[in-house]
Amino acid sequence: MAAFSDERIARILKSRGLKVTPQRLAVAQAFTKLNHPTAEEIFRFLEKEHPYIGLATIYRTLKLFIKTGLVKELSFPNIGTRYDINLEPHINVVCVKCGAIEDVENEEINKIMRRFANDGYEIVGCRFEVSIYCDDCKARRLKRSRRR
Amino acid sequence: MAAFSDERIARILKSRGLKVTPQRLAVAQAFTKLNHPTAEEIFRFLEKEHPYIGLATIYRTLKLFIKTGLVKELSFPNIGTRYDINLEPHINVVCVKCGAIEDVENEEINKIMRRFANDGYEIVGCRFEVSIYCDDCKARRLKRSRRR
DNA sequence: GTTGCTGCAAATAATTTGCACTCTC
DNA sequence: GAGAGTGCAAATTATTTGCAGCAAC
Repeated sequence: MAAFSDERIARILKSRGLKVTPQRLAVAQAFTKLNHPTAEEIFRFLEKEHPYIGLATIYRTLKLFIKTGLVKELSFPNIGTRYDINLEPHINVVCVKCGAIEDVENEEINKIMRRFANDGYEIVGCRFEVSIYCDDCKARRLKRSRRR
Repeated sequence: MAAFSDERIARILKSRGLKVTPQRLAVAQAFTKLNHPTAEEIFRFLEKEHPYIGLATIYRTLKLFIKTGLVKELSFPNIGTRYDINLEPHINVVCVKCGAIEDVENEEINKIMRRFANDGYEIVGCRFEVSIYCDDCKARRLKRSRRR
């Protein structure tokens, strides 16, 4: 998984005149361990080592990271809002049941983005996603239907 | 724009043992006039001719339509949750400023979906999206920056 | 006639904001 | 030391739910 080093985050924040705080570094570090987490997941993850961080700060920091171009926000029905540090165009394979997300590289996606850029669009971001039932949830569903 | 005839909606609802109500037909009809609307937009649109419909019913009907496979739900940061009647794989070109959404057909997308199907995924849905500033918002932004 | 459907209002969930205090620069 | 950043609690927004009455089949 891609990761944020404290040095990199500090450099980026400073270069924008923003302050480097333990909270901001902690949120960045959370992405090293968590996969497409929700704000709540980051909060619970950081509670252990940084019990002082408030949920509001997590939200504020995430908004800041989005504006700074460090993460991107993915809103979903049912499984909430997730944050992604993979900014390269890629496909999110999302299990609609459990919310597990897997990143898949894809050459077609790159082709599409190149075409849009050539067409003169002012591109701000992109999101490509295929919703599925993951193997685990498929198995669980099968078991449940047998039980009836 | 694709549309829902009363007959088609009635047929689908009946075939699933669901009741055909004026509210459900009205929500379906709203999609004939509105482009990727929010629940609120549908509500305000229907107020004129169907002042009796409650917002809760709009939400319930939309959830029902999603389950029935008539529409799909697209959650966005900033511009809220939109509902789309175009279920074919396509690209949503979304203005991050004003929320205008344009559908674009794309052959690469079809290729991607075929590949996933061949790979044995149990596909539930998909979503492909390029975020941009639309021409109107670009122009407005330019004017504002000149004003400074 | 029986249920499912609806409207309304209240409940819930997710996110944002105001404010006093704290820490980075 | 100044001002940005934070924690907490309250506010806001979007959506869901309980319940009594109404309407589709």
